[in-house]
Amino acid sequence: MAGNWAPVKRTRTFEEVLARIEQRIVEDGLRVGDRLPGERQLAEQLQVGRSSVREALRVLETLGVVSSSAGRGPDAGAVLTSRPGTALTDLLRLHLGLAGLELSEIIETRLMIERFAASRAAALRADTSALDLALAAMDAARDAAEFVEHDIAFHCAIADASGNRLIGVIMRSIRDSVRPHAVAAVERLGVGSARLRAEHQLIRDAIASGDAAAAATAVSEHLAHTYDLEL
Amino acid sequence: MAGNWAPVKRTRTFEEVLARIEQRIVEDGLRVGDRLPGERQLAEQLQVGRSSVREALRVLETLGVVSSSAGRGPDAGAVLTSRPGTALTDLLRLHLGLAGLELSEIIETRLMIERFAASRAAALRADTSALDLALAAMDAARDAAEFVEHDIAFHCAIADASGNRLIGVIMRSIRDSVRPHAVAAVERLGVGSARLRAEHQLIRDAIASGDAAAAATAVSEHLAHTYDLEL
DNA sequence: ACCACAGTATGGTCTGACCATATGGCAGGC
DNA sequence: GCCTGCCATATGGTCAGACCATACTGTGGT
Repeated sequence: MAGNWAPVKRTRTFEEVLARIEQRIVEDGLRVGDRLPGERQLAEQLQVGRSSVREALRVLETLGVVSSSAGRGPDAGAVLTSRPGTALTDLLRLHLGLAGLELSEIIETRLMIERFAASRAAALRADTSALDLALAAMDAARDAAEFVEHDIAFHCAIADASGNRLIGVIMRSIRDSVRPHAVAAVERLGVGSARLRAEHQLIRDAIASGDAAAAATAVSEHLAHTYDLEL
Repeated sequence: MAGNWAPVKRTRTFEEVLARIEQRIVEDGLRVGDRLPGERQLAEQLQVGRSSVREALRVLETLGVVSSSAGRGPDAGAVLTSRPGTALTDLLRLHLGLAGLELSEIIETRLMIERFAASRAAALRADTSALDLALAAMDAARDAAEFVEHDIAFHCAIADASGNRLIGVIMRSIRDSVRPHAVAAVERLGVGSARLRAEHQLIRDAIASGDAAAAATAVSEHLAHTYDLEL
């Protein structure tokens, strides 16, 4: 008996295709908006079946790297895009549904992100017009679902104001994946809740005044109240 | 001319299959380790072609929800898993390579996460044996690649010690996706860098002593030094 | 100029076949 | 009785070809 043998790597065809496409994207310096060769052409070039090419493209589409559409124009076919958000949303939703993750872990992660984002936004003296718009829309909302729409916009605007796009992407995905829980929370508190309104205003004012510590504190208290958890 | 028409939603067959499979998983209360029907059986039940079923399963596999393997046993076929990490790693790597995200944004996000995780680990008085093991392995490393392996283990152990699995998943994915940059940074600083060693020890000791503030500070200084950025 | 229609390139889907792999079970030898 | 080796079978992996739906492109008629 010799030593440990490395397990035989069985590489599926579509994985090889995936690597070749990725390699080609990097080598050719393709950018968002550029178009990949057609499925039939790729299959012929790589000497594989069209279905293998399709599965590779499906993976890239799932990861938000390409977007496919039929037709004939220059925008048809597989076009390079950059939509990490949709993939991340599906990722969280599925792994939340399959009991792999607890809701409390996602909420805690959101708290971490939003404290950071609010602090950074305050430190940067970020523009608060997007926040004010969302606040006004929340005031006008007639039901919980509509309220939550603008609540998500409010909190994502804070994440965007951090100046870090990855933070914004993660925040949007988290909010989209826990949307039903947010609606339930708002229905429990009441759509016109004065306390909710005051907490949002407090966060907005802290950012506008450039007080990073106050912004972080306001976010913590808002989330603790909304989801009924201790810090 | 009437008002705005909602665009016709062209739902591709495999997306419908995807929804049905997800619905079935939830309704049947399937858990990790359970097996889905075979591709041919699913195709017949849903009255679609096998290729549509395959594309749906490919999406689920990409998102780390199922794992497919051939053969005949009870573990063959599409089995439910929970590996959000691989999907997240691919997601970050591709969107980093395709110029959608800047490295600095990922590093900043890592700083946010690791400050949080170290603080929480210290507050929880987490066990530091995994950290000590990684430290010893780093001391014994002979080259930068080997060093980075254990460096990743060290920092992921901190994330795990936060008690939040999502934090651990995100940390692993970030570290895996920026591994080449970490190797370059270690080569620049030197594998046997005393300063690197001291910074790691400082983080470990702060967590062991339960000093959350000191742990966060130590993490910040470590990352600022490693990646040569200002806080 | 403009418009209508045929041509065509493209993704989306289905079918059937075959290959590769891994298990289950049976037959034969010890 | 037990082990060994081979065959049957179930499953994913791949390919080829066909057809459909879609959306642009060019052409010819008005």
